[in-house]
Amino acid sequence: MIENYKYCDEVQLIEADSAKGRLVNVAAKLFNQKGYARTTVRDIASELGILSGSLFHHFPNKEAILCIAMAEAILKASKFMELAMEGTTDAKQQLRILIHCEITALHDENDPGFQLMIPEWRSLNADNRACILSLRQRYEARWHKVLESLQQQSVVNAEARVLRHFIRGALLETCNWYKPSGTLSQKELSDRLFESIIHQQ
Amino acid sequence: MIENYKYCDEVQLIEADSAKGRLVNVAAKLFNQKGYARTTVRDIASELGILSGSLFHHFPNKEAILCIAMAEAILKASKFMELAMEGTTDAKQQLRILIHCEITALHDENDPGFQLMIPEWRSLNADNRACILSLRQRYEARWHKVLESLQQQSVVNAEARVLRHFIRGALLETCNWYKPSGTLSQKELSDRLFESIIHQQ
Amino acid sequence: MIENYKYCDEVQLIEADSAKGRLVNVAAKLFNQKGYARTTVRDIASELGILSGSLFHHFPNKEAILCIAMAEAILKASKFMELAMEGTTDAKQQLRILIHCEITALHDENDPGFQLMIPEWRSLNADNRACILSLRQRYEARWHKVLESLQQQSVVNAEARVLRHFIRGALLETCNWYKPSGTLSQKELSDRLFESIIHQQ
Amino acid sequence: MIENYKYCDEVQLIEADSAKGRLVNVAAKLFNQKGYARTTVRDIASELGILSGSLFHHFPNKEAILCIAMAEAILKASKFMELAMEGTTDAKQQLRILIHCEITALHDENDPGFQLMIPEWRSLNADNRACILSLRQRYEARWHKVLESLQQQSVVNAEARVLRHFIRGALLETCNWYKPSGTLSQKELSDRLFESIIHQQ
DNA sequence: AATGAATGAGAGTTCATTCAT
DNA sequence: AATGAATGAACTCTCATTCAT
Repeated sequence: MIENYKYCDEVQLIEADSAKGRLVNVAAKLFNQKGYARTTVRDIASELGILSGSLFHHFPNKEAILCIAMAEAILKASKFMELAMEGTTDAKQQLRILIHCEITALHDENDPGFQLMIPEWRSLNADNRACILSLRQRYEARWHKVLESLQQQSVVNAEARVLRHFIRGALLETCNWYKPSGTLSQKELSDRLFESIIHQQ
Repeated sequence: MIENYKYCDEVQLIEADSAKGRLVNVAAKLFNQKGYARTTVRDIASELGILSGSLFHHFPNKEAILCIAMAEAILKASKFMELAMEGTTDAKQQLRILIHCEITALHDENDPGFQLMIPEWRSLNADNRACILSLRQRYEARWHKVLESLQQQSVVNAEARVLRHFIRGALLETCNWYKPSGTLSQKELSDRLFESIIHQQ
Repeated sequence: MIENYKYCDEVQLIEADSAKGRLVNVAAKLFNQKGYARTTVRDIASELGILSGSLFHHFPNKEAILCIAMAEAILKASKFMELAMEGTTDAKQQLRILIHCEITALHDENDPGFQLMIPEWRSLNADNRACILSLRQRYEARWHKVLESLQQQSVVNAEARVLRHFIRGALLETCNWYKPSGTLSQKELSDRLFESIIHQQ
Repeated sequence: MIENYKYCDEVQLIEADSAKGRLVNVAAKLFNQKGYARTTVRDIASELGILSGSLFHHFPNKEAILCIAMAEAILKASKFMELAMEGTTDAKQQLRILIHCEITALHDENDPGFQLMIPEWRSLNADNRACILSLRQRYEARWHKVLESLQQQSVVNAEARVLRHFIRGALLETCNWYKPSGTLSQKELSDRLFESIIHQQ
C-alpha cells in the first residue's frame, strides 16, 4: 500500500518559517530520533500542538512528509556546497570542503532531512525514490569529479566510486556518536576524516 | 510495551541447524531487507512455512528474535576475529585483519545479524541494549587497542576512538552498495579501505 | 483506494453454519438495512460479538465481505431457480417461476446478499464487478431466453431486454415496501406481477 | 450525528440560475453518480470551483443539500405532471402521461434530485424524511387515483397500491440502464412500460 | 510443537464542520 | 461570500500477542 503514492513532482523549497516548513522540520527531527516507522503521525502532530488530522491538510500522507524533507535537504545541501566550492580549484581543498559541507548538512539542526536519506531510503516507494535519486545526482556528481581527480593524481588509493561510499558511510555514522556540543568542533571532525584519507608529506 | 521486556540474560550460541537457529536466521535476513519495524511476525512465519502464533513457542516476543540475532552475530564475529588475529603482532597487519573480519561478518549470509546492530539499535529496549553492549565490549576493545597502537606510531591521523567510528561507518555502508558477487572480492574491498587509511611509503 | 483490491477469484459456497458463513450473513443484513457505506466494520463485529480486528482474519477487507455476499447469493439463487424450472417447458409458466424465484431470493432471510447486487454495485471495484457480473450471466441468460420466447409469441409487448429491466426494477423495489409478514404472500406477490404483464384471455 | 438536523421547513423553489441552484444541481448529479455517502463535500466544492468550507455559507450541512435537492425535484415534477394531465380524463391516457412524466423527471439533467428519492431515502434523518414525504403526497395521490380507476375498470390485474410500487421500481431502474442518447426515445420507453401493463384489445 | 481464531491497542487516513481572516 | 487552516470523531485496517485445541 505504500507503493501507490508519489510525491515531490515539483520540488521547491518551502519557507522554513511557514507552517508547512515547521511541520517538515519537526517531523524529520522525530524521524531521526525514533525512525520513520516508529514515528506516528500523532507524534508529529502533538509536537506541533495540533491534531493528527490536520497534518493531512498540508500533506497527502505520511510518506510525503519524509519525501519532502529529503528533497529539501538535498537541495539545500547542494546549494550550500556549490557556494562553498566556488573559486576553489585544488582537488585536495575541494575534498576538504565537500567533507565539511556534508558534515554540516548532517548535523544542521535546521535541516534534519539530510541524515534520513540513507537509512530511510527503504521507507520511500518507487516513485519517490526516483525523485530523490534525481535530486541527489548533481550533488553526487560533484563528489565523483573531485575524487576522480584525486585518484588520477594518485593522492588516494581507491576507486572514486568506492571511496565515495567509504566517506559517505564514515560521515553518516557520525550521526550516531558525534555531538556538536562536545570538545570536537565540526571543522575538526571534518579535518580528521580528511587527514585520515589524504596523508600530507 | 517494547520497554518492559528483556532478553538475552544467558547468551548462548544456538545451533544453526536447529529450528530455532533457522528461525533467527530467516528473521534477521528479513530485518535486513525490510527493516525490523516493517517486518511482521507473519512475514517471518510464512518464510518458514509455519503460522505466526508458532513463533511464540520459541521466543517470547519479536524483539527477542532481533536481540538474539545480534547477540549471536557479535559472539560469532568475536570468535572469528580472535582466531584470525592469533599470532599477528604487527599493528598494521592487525588492522588489516580486523577490517577483513568485519567485512566478512557484515556480508556473511549465515550470520545476518551483524549488520543489524547499528541501524536497529533503536529497536531494542534498554535492557536488551545493555546486554548487546556488554557483548560488543570485548570486540570493540580489540579494535581500540590496535588503533591506539597505530596512533602512537603516528601511522594514522586521528584519535583511535574517532577513527574506529569512521571505519565502522565506512564498513557498515558497504551493506548498501557492495555485492559480493561483483568484480570486487571481499578481500579486495577490505584492502581498499585499509590502503585508504594506511598509506604505504 | 477501494480500487486496488480484488476478491472472489475462486468462488465457492461457504457453509452457512461456519463462522465465516454467519459473518457474511450478518454483514449483508446490515448492508441491506443501512447501506454498505454507512455500515462500519465495528457494526458488523459487534453484531457478531467479536472485535472489529477479528473480521480481518476471515476477509482481507470490508469490500470482500460485500463481494462474497453477492457471489453466494447469485450462486444460490441460480441453483434454486434451475431446480424450480426443471420440467417446465411452457414459457408463460417459466416466467411465473422466474418471478417467484427472484421474489424468493430477494426476501430470503438466509441469503441477504441478493438484494444488494443492484444498489451496492457501485461499492465494488472493477475486478469484483467483473467477477460478480460473470456469475450473474448464467442467471440472466435464463431470463432472457424465456422473455424472448414470450416476445416471439407476442404475449408481451416489449423487447425481452427492456422487459427484463422493468421486471427487475419492479421486483427489487419490493424490498422497500413489501413485508412477507403482511397479508400478501410471496406467491401472491409474484402472481400480481405476473398477471400485470401476462394478461389472460 | 445525522439525526439531529432538520431541513426544509419552508420549502421553496430555488432559482436554477442562482449560485445556490447550481450548487444543488451539481451536488445531486454527484450523488447520483457515486452515491450520497461516497460523495464528499470536497467533491462538490471542487466541481463548483470553490472550497469545501464555502458550501456551509449556503447550507447548514451536507444532508440539507440532499434534502433540498429532493424537495425541489418532487415539487418540480408535481407541477410538470399536473400541467401535463390537464384536460385528460381517460384513465388509460392519464396513466400514459404519468409514466411519461416520471420518466422525464428521472432523466431530466436539470433536475437530478428526482432519482435520489428512493435509493437515498435512508440518508435522510427522521425530520427530513417527514418533510419529503409530505411533499410526495400530492404527487403519489395522483398516481393512486388513476390506478384505482383502472383497477375498478379491471384494466389492470393488481391493487393500485401494489401496481404503483411495481411501476415505480421499473421506472427507477431505468436510471441504471437506459441512456436517453440511445435508439429508444423517452417517449418510446414510456410506451413500452405502458403497453406492458395495459394490453390493447 | 503447531494451529488458527480472537484480541485490543494503535496505526494512517478521511471528512463534515467550524471559524478567524 | 469565500478562504483555508484546524478540528475531532470516526473510519478501515494492521499486527504483536494470547490461548484453547
